[in-house]
Amino acid sequence: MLTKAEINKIKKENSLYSAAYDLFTEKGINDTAINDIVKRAGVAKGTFYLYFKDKYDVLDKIILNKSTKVLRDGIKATKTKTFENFSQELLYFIDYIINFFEEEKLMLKLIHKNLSWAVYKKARKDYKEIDDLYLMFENEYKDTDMKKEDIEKLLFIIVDLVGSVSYSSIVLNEPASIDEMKVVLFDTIRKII
Amino acid sequence: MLTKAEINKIKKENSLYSAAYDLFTEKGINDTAINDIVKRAGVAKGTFYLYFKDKYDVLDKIILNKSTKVLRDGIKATKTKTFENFSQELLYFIDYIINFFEEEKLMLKLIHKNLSWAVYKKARKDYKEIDDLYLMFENEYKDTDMKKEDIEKLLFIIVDLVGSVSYSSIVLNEPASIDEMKVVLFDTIRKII
Amino acid sequence: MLTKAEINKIKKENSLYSAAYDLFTEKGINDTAINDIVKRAGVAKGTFYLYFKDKYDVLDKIILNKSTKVLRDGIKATKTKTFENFSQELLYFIDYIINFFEEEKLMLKLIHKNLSWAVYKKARKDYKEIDDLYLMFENEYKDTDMKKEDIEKLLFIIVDLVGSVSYSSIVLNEPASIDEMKVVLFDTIRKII
Amino acid sequence: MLTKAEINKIKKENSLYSAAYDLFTEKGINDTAINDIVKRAGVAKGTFYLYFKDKYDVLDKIILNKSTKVLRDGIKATKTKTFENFSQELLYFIDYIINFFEEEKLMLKLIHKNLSWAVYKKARKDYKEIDDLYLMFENEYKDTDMKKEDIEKLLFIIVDLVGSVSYSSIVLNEPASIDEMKVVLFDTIRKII
DNA sequence: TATGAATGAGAATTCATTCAT
DNA sequence: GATGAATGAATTCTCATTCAT
Repeated sequence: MLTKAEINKIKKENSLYSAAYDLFTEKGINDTAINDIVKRAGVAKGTFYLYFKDKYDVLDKIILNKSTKVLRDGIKATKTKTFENFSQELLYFIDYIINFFEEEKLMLKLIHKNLSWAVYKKARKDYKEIDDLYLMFENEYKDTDMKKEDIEKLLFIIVDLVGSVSYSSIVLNEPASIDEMKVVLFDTIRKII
Repeated sequence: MLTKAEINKIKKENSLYSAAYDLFTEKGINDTAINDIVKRAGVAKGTFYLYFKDKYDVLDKIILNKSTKVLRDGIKATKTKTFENFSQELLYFIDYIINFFEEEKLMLKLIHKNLSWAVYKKARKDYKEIDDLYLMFENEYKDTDMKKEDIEKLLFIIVDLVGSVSYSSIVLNEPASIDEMKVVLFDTIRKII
Repeated sequence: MLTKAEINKIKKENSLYSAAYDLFTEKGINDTAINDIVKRAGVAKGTFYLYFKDKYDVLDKIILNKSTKVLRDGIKATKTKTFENFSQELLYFIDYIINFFEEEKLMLKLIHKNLSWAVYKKARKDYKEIDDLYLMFENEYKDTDMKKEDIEKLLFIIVDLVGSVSYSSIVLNEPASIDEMKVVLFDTIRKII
Repeated sequence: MLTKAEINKIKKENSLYSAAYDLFTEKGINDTAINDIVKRAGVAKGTFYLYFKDKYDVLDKIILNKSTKVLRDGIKATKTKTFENFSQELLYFIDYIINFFEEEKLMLKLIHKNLSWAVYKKARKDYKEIDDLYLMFENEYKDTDMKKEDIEKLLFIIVDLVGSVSYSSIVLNEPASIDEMKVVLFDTIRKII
């Protein structure tokens, strides 16, 4: 059981997280000062440094948390459905992620510029269901002459492509809206896999 | 003919450009101060403001210059060769760009994080050969039932994919070296076009 | 007999003392925070204030303890030997102290900058053998026309001189190594007494 | 000729120097903040960093300036007098220095704790008259069998002794007032040289 | 006694921008 | 056009001290 003090500690940390997240998405990372974060969190300045090394430390942790959550939610949603084939299943999953980011434009903006393959790897290590997604993908190619490493590279390319195109179209509306881009993007992915 | 004063003016502007470029790539944009730039350029602080609005003003201009130059060089090199088909030609061009960035890792780092489709559009408007590249691509699909806008979207997807994968593999070495990634990347592009 | 609680109390105090001493000598007084001390001592922050007023309170106590110990050790070692005359005895004692500080360079650094005659006086009041050293020195001059107060001043001058020269040569290696300085220093002292 | 701007620049630097000196002697180094210095100097905070790296940078420069000045003044005053022998001359010089510090107790306090042989060496290199003092001292021993290095060591010992005793008696009044200590100190120096 | 989370004043440092020369 | 000293608001980070548990 948690003591009152422990509960309070967790509360403070959480309010720092969400204050930082809100400010990063609202004003951008460069324009957010530690001062802004603690003020919004309703916490003393020193408290920030009890939990984080600096601004980029919170950022890294937020990126990891948020992107892991999105992946897990997408996987969960996909698992509740049944599909005729793998292609359909993968596209459903991608569609889920894109729809999510359409709703959470600012999160996409924040995450994308700071995401790296290392984050995915960590997420895969920490959460069984994320690893399962990868294994499923790998399984799909087991009867081809594709090497294991190349399968991973292909997955990376798809992930990168979806991320990149989503970012441009959702955040910048370039070269077209995400709904218009989706048609071509899905078509492209179908060709790739 | 240029007067001595005019030549001096251009010299100053150029040294500001190259000082800024060097520092942005060496230390990153955030960690480069106007002070650093003028010091390296051997110019007074006030002089900076005679030529640029602020740090991001130089940055934008550098991005535009450098990326336009890369594109034009790639196109020029491609034009001197002959190819059996369009696929081969496009891949030669992409290969040229990737090889260039392998040599200029820091430039890739700088450009990628700050590039947008708007830059390509501007480059296409300003330089005939860049527009020609696009028209050639468009021409390739004229006999299919693909709409004109979708062709542009496809090109965007390819550009984005190449940029994204190059950045990860060249700058971060993730998920593999660019030489390893190239095999899968080129294979993917062949499937797409 | 001490209860477990009392033993634990003494243990905590001691670990605070030695943590503070280590840090003061390693990083200097200015750069040592209470936080550093309690962390190294393996004790909670609040505990520090149960035993000491502040950083300088520990420092004062450490200075007194360490310098008293050095004096007493030197006296003890000198007492086990026999000497032809007082001059030889005094120089043996001084040599002992210098050798000790050569081994404990950092302690010398810490003590010297913070030592005052007041500390010697306190040590003389608290420990009979230290007082004896003074009396022996005084006794040496009883047949001269030197006034009692002047004898004390002379002793002070010698102590100050030895401390000052040891500090420069051992800690700063200026103007020469302690081994080189010793020759001139001992010669000087012989002339003084 | 100096322009108005250059005169102003020197004025600012000087007001920073004297503000720092005043505060260091009044409140001590630890208790003086950069903020205090610039406020008293009537200058913006940033201006401090135009001239000094940090608090200890000003301190070092003050120490060097002030102690060089004292030495030069003492030498100048000594040169205007004639003496029967070297011993008298040296003691006159030492007396001058001690009297000066009696008037400038706080300067002594500041200088002493932060002075090192390195400062004397630098002063000797920069000012002919200070070097002359040393040469005169050396000359005094040219007919003895004393080695050149040992003469320097002897001088060091005297300097150190005078500095150390002055500090204790003037600043701390320990073990007696400077007037009382002088008798024994001068007697001691006469024995040494 | 002992703990350690929380505080918030305060210290150091940076830096874009101005402006008199 | 060019200079570079001066500014001071803004920002980061530290740390002694308190106090509820």
